Amino acid sequence: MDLFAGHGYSSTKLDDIATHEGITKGTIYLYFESKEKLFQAVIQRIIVKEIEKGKKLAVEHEGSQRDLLRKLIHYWWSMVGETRLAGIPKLMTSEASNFPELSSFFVDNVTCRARAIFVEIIEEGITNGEFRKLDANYVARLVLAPLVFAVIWEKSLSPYDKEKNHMIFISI
Amino acid sequence: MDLFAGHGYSSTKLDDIATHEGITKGTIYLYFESKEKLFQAVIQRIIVKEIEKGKKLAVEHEGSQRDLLRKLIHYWWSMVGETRLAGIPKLMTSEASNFPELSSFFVDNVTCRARAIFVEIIEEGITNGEFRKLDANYVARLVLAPLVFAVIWEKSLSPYDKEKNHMIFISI
Amino acid sequence: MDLFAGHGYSSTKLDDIATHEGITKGTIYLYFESKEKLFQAVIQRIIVKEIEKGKKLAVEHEGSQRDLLRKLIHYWWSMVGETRLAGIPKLMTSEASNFPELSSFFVDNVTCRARAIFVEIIEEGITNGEFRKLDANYVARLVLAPLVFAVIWEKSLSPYDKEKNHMIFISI
Amino acid sequence: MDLFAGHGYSSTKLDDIATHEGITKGTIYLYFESKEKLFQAVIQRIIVKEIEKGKKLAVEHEGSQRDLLRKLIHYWWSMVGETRLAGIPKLMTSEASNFPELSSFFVDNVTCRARAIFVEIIEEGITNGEFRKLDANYVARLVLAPLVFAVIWEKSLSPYDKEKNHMIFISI
DNA sequence: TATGAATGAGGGTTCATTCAT
DNA sequence: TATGAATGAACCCTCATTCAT
Repeated sequence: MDLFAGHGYSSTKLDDIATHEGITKGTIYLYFESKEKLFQAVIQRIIVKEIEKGKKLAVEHEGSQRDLLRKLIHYWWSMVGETRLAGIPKLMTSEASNFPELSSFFVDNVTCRARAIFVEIIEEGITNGEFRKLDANYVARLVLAPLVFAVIWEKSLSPYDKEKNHMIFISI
Repeated sequence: MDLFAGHGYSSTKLDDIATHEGITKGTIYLYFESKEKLFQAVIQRIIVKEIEKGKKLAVEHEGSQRDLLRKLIHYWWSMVGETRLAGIPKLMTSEASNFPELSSFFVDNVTCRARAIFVEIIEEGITNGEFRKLDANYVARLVLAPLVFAVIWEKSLSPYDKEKNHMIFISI
Repeated sequence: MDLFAGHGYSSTKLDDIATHEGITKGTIYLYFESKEKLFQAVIQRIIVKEIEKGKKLAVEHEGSQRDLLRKLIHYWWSMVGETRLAGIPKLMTSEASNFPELSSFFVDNVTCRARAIFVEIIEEGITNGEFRKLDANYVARLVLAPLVFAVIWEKSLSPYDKEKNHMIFISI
Repeated sequence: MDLFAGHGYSSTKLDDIATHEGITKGTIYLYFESKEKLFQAVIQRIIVKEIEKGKKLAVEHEGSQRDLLRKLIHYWWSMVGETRLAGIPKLMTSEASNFPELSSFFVDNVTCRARAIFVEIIEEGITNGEFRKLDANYVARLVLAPLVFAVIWEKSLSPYDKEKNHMIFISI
């Protein structure tokens, strides 16, 4: 995934992957039937693994929704933004139209699911009067956008940006 | 640009481009010396043209900074989000690491310049007491992130998203 | 011919030729039906013109055959070795197998004809006792070889030769 | 080498080479990184191998310099003229200007070295009174020219020459 | 007569994929 | 299970050739 995230799908050669893993190109075909399937597997395995973890942590909270929201944002960052998962959003947005099935899978299982968690928290907060009444879906998107965007930016144009005041959310 | 934005740089064949333009592959080389230069030209020509327009409109405002901010956000959308420029952010983030020079040019001339406009407005608003005191850079990024992100999303994973409640900013 | 002699047949582009002549590619096709025909014409026109000249000068000699031989060698050099014709031998040997017809023409009309002149002189010299009895054909070839070779060498590997003691025949 | 010598560098297609060797085009790139490098390798491998052989044989002579010279000429022919090496002189003169580095290498390591051997013999012969006093360098060139020329001719225009009295040196 | 925009076949090169070992 | 030599389709690019003007 490091390679795919670093150079994009087509720029990543099977030779590079093999070298990177200390094996030969032929060996890859013992485990994956094509580069495309390999790419899908790379994404799916990582995602599936991590999503399980995420769900657990999202439920056992006590205290205000405001705290939970804050906690979850930090959690998202520590789980995605600062790990090797950080490369995935850029990768998925870049290759979306070349991998329709994978994209559908990703949107359904990652994007929507993550958003749902935030929506629920916000709605709960509205119900109990903590938050003022807003469309929870919009708010969830507004909260997530800077996070996801920060990660995409970091893995793409940020290296060429001389004004280095990123990580905006840390101060939230 | 539609083709590059749609499939990415390497997945876009010169044959496709030629067909799309109703010419043949060879003809492209009468005007661009390589696929890479063509790509750069695609980006730069559009940008340069539009940036000129942008600068003019950003200055002649009377009234509150709050109104100006609101106006500019809508303006950004009408100028970028709803036009053919919408494909550029996705394109640039996708191909950034494959085109270092172009990326530098883009960050310097587009990203930073646009952000600077917002920073100035926010600082003016802080000075005259309209806004509370915050780091204007962070705020500018927080304002722009959802806009840019919306456009990237629209051109990538959005088509696979069944929950169609985008365009979050319209209600601002 | 300068271009063909300088870079070889395939390395010489019609574009280069056009530029060199101050016209455009299309114009060439008003006068020659293909690159191949153009090449043949280039060779043939120059040759035909010069061969006429050669023949005249070879006949009006008075004095010893030895002097004539010496004179002709110098003449060959002043006519071929030091003029733009110098590029032709290299060109013809390089492209021989790609232009069978032209090669036949060249051998028949240039090589053999030139050799015949030398053969005749040598045979005359043998008859009148000036030269000792040898196969005139071999001698003619032995005389011409260094001349032609000098010219081929000059237009090919000589520029890379640090030992610059060429022009061997001058001292003859 | 047969193919390069026969049709010249650019006229020789990698497809032809592959077919000739009973492999496919792609396979060539497992062993040579480009057509150019392949060409260089073709020349260099043959040369380097043969030059080693040549050096040994040139030293152990007893008897007159005249005999040695004669012997060496015959040796040159049996080593170059009648073997696969025969194609190299034509190839090198044809492609010289397209391969500057290779040409320098060739001149330094083959041409000059071979000439040096002849120069030495001739100078020795002059010293011991066998030969009359002449510039040894010119003589060496005069001796070698017909040899090299014969080989170039044989591989180029000779097939189109109806007067088949070549091999002039055999009678020396 | 001359142009120059356009063509398209064919070249060198890359690389995902295969398969005998 | 693992290799790595070999493949061949497909890419970018070149350039001789054409043709409307």
